[in-house]
Parts: sequence; C-alpha cells; structure tokens
Amino acid sequence: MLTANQEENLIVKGLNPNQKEAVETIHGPLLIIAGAGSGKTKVLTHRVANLIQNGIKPWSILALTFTNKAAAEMKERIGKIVSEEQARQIAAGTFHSVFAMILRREATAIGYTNNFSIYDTDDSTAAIKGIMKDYNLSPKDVAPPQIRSKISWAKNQMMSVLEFAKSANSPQDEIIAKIYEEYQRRLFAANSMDFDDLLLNMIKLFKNEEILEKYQNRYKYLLVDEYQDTNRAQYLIINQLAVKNKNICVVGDDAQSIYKWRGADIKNILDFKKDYSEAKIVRLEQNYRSTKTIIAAADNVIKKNQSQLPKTLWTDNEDGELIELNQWESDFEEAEQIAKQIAKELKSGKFSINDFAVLYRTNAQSLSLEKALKNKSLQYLVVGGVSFFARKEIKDVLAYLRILINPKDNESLLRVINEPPRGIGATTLKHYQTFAKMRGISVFEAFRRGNEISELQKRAVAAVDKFVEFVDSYIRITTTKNPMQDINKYIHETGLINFYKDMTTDEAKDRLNNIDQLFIDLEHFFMTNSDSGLDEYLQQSALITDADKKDLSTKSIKLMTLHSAKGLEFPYVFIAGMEQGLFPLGFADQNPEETEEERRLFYVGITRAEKKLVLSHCVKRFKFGEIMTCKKSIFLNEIHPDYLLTNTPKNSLTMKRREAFSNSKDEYSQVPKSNSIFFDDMPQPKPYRAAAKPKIDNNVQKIPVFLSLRAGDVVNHPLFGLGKVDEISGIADNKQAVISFRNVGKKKLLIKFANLDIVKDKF
DNA sequence: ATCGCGCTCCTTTTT
DNA sequence: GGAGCGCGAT
Repeated sequence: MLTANQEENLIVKGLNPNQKEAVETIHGPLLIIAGAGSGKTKVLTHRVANLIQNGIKPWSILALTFTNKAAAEMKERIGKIVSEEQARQIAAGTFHSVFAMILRREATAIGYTNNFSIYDTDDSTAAIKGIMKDYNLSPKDVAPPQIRSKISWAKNQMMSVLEFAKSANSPQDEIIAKIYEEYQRRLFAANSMDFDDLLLNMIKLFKNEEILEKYQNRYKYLLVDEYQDTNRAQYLIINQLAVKNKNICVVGDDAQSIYKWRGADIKNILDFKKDYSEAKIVRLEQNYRSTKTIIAAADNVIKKNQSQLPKTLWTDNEDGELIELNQWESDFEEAEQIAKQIAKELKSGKFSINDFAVLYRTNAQSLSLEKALKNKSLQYLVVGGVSFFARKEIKDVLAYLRILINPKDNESLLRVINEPPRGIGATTLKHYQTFAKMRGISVFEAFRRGNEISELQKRAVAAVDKFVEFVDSYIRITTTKNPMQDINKYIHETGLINFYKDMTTDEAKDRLNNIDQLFIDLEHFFMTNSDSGLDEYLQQSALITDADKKDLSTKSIKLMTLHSAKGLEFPYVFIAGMEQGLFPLGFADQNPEETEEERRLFYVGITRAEKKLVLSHCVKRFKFGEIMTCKKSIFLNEIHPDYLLTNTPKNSLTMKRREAFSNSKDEYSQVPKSNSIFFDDMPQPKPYRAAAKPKIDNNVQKIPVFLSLRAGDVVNHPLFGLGKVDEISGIADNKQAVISFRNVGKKKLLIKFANLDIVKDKF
C-alpha cells in the first residue's frame, strides 16, 4: 500500500511545472490554456485523480467533454490511477448527453414527461417542412435546412421567438420567426426536444431554485473541456452550476476554436477572468507531440490571424522532416498518390498502418480516397460521415420504437405510418392532422378517433385502425425489462424487414444488414444496462455519434474531416484538397472572420501530426458534377518555404526524382536551424515574400470579366451577392448580362459597371 | 395511392 | 453527381 505522499508523487511524476500546477489546483476557478499537443488529456486525468485522492467524492465531479468517447477515455485513464469503481462514479459526457440525463430525471418540472423524444437534425428539418406545408410556404423560397439552422442559431444565442421576430429585418426572417414559434409549439406538444432544447431546457429547469441548488450541491467540481467551443447557452448553464462553489476548471485553446458556425463563442474563454476574478490561469505551451518543423509551420499559419491571443507554442522535439507540399493533376491522382505513398512508407517498415491519417475539409472528399486505398488493398476506416443512426432504415426502426415510448412523437409517427406502404396517403393524414390540431391532441390520439372524422374514407379508417391496434399490441415493450424478443417481433411485424427482403438489390441488402447491426446494438445495451429500458436507449442513441462508436485503435488508415480530427494525433498526417474554395471552403476567404476560422481549422490539422505532414492540392477537381480548375489554398503561402519540400509538376520534379529526393537525408538539413524560433524575442522566420507583396488574388479574376463573361458563369456582385449568368447581350461598352442572383432574383446589368467577379467559370 | 421520370437545387464542418 | 421535389401516368 502506498502512502498518500507516494501516491501524490505518482500523480505528478513526469509533469512539467505548469502541468503540475494545474494538476495540484484543487479548489477555486482554474483556466487552463492548453496548446495543441501540450499534454492536456494527461493533465485533466491526473487532476481528477488528484481530486479523488484528496478526498473529493467521485460523484461530485462533473466532466463535460466534446465527445462521449473523450469522456469514456478520460474515465478509463482515471480508473487506472485511482480505482475503476471510483472512476465509474464520475459524471462525464458531452453537454448534450449529461443534460439529457438530468432532464430525463426532472422532466416533469418543465412540463415534459421523462419519455421525451430527442429530435436530431433530420427530425427537426422534417418538422419544419411540415410546418411550411401547413402554412403553404414553398421550400423553394427558403430551404428548410437553412431555416432549421437559423432557428438553431437563434436558440443557441438564447434568442426567444419574440426577440428573433423583433430583430428580423427581412421579410424572410419574419417568416422564419413565425416558423420558429410554431416549431417550438409543436416540439413541446410532441413531448420532444431538439439538440438545442437540451441546453435551453436546462436553463429553464435551473430557474427552479430548489432544483438548481440540488445540482449545485451534487456537482461541486466542474470540468469543462474544449471551452473555446462552448456557446452562450452552455456557458450560462455551466456558470449557474459553478457559481455557488466556484470549483470550476475550464480547458481550452482559442487557436483551436472551430465551431463558431454553430454558435461557439470565443468570448467564453477570453472572459473567464472577468467571470471569476480570483481565477488561476495556467498555460501549457510546451508541445510534446510534433516536430519543430511542424510546430513552426503551425505557428506561421496561426500568426496570420488578427483576433488571436498571442501564442508561444514550443517544443523540445527533434527538427524532423520537411513538410511535403504536393501538387497533383486531379483529385483522382491525389488519392492515388496518397495511397501510393502510404504503401511505400509501410514497406519501409518505419510506420505501421494506424500511424496514418488523411484529413480533408468535406466528407465528400472521402470517396476518391476510399477508392484509391481499396485499390491498393490498404485497410482504412472512415470516421464520421453519414452517421449510422442517420440512415433511413435505422431511423425508420427507431421511429417505430419511439412511437411506442412516446406516442405524442408526431414526427416519428408520420415518418413510419406509410413505410412500408399501407394505403395511408397524404389526404388521409391531412384529415387526421387537422382533427388533431383542432382538438389539441396528438396525431396518434386522433388515429384512435377516425370514426369521428366524417371526411375520411372507410378504407382509410380501417387501415389506420389496424395500425393503431398493431402498435397497441406491443405496448408491453415499454415496460418489459429485456424486451429484445418483443422488439424483434414488433419490427418484423411492421413489414419493414420483408419490404427490404423483397427488393433484392444490393442497397436493400445493406439496409437489412444495418438493421441487424441495430438489433445487435440494442441487445448489447440491454445486456450491459440491465436496469434500463428502451426509453433510455432511444434517448442515448440520439446523442451518440459515429465517431463515438468507432474504435480508432483498429489497424487501419483513418480518414476523417478536419473537424473530426480535433483532439486526435497521428504520426503521419495527410491534409488533402488544399485549394481555394475547398479549404478555405466556399467563400470564406471573402469574410475575414470566416477566413480566420478556416485558418484555425488548418492549424488544428497541422498540429495533429507528430512526425510527418503531407499537404496536397490539385489543379483540377471533380466538383458540382463537373471538372473545375482549382487554385491552391492561400493558406499554403503562409507557411515559410524553408519548412516545405514542394513538388509541382512545373518545377520538373518527376516522380522518379521526387522519390530520390525523399530518400536523401541531405535534403532535410535545411530544417529550421535554430531551436529558439519559438520565442518572441528571437528572430522569427521571415514572412513569406509573396504574402507581403500585393498579388493578384488567385481566386477571382478581376480584369478579364469584361471580355470573358459567358452564360453559365457564376459571379459575385458587390451588392447583390452570388448569381448565375443567364445570357449576354450587346457589344463592347454596351455588353449586358442577365443574371439570376441567389438572393435578389433576376437583374440585367451593364457589365462595364457591374464590378463582377467570376467565381466559377464553365469549362 | 404509388411509381417513375425529369427537373432543379445544392453542397461545409456536428452535438 | 445525386438527393429531393413535382408532375403525370397507371
């Protein structure tokens, strides 16, 4: 048995002074600014272990992380220092899953019942579509997904319907305000919450002083990871919990804030000192992950951001190899070459297959990479992308289960009522829905009263009655301890399985396979959570992401978006598609704030790499269904050329010569000579000349517009925004263009004065 | 009520 | 290239 003293030594052993200070701070507010690769996870786990060893009860610790997996891993690592039993008692998870658990317990206090449904993004969009249909709004005018994201944004800012309506300054926003109001009404009536409600309802719940106090007393020690990516609502909840005991530790890095688009507010981290004047601030700036070259490049990039706290990330690691910068002819070739390079490195024996990660900006890019890796028989794993739980067949099965648990869940009911076809069509449903609306009851309740609706056809009522009877006959599933057998029977009886079996296409086979997978997952859940019912499975599975489920330790190359790569590290990292319009994505380069967020994302990408980083961009890429020429990303100019080994076909490096290159040790001797470039008072690498001297913007061609504008071109107008050229008329100075603008409709403009930028030219 | 065709629109990133 | 929608035919 170790003495307390020896245990403590174990906990801080091998930590640097700053890490040690963070770990040993038990009470009071603590802000840890943790640079990429600075041993943050180690500090967090050791700190929690230290809390426990100082007598703090594990169940009074609440750790909020960004993914459920991060939470699970944290618990596991803590369990290795203290006991597994103690680690298990820690409350840890994502904001959403922890709050869902609390809301489930306290549902009645805010007018819900504990079997509430959780709507994912698809469900929300479907609900909005339904509202628009009822209001006779065409989805063509404003796309439902856009409305959804706007409402979500408002909710994350804690903007009420009223406030939103007040701030509306376009007819469109006024419509959205109406939809917002009805959406909230329907969600509540359906005993359902969307992702944002899981936060907002916590705030509502905490208005009840008694309940707030209960949780303040329960969770006396708070830990928030990735604090730079918390939004307004999350911020408020955390502070309400923390304000009483002030034992709050937040960890973050403003340079890695990449979720502004969904409401994250960097101010939360920047203002921590203001919120807690007595806060202790610890900076972790020594990077243990990457080579000096990689850190220097990351530093070059992030320094371009204006609104960024000054950073001094440094490392004692070796200089390492140069960063490769490859230009390829096409996305197809890019994928091939990445596969080829991995195969070659594997052959050399210096790396193993799970040392590699290929990162990209958009999920769509994974396709060509998957193909190329498959061709070379290299094992790979796509992390993220279309979530398992977002697949149609899975959503259908879950919807069938959800209507059992929460019959008010209209969205689920409408989803499956005619899937597979039961002869219950749109007209029939419309009658039932109207009836439900007039009586203020759920659609399912209306289904039971078909005989009261005179407009309905006998056949339709019979079909609906049969459906109701069928669902009722399985109601026992909601109370049975292990209902797996009944669930299996129930789903088979829906006809869904046979529906797919009859189709015999490969796609149908996949769907059946996925349903099997879901059954396995359900079975596993009931085995490991013997006290839990189906309702808990449904609530939990709504918040599980694909990345949570995937085992990154499997022997494979990991493919994922840059966002998904947050928090991970790999010895050998590729970042593909470094092109204007792709990374930075879209028109982000025309908006300084968006450019900076994209740049932080690049910074995150670079700092994932331990030993070797390979960047690539293509001359041509298949996009929007056509081949498009691509300019290389502005971000590439921000890395000092001394850190790069550039391969472009133009500088006549043939593949053969390039290979000779990478085998020659000498070529690497031009790595940063000094190991002190990381300190502000030391000479910094000179800014890349091209970035300093004004250069024609690669992405837009200003001068030739006048001559070269053709029908089909996509243009950007300083006032009207994006539009597509329908036709060109006139000659010389009188040349005019009819342009359909995305936001303001058709306009005829004199090209000479229009000041247009060609954004995309047809080829 | 359902199926299939052709049209248009769009394309981030995720809890 | 592909998802989703509307429309017309059955």
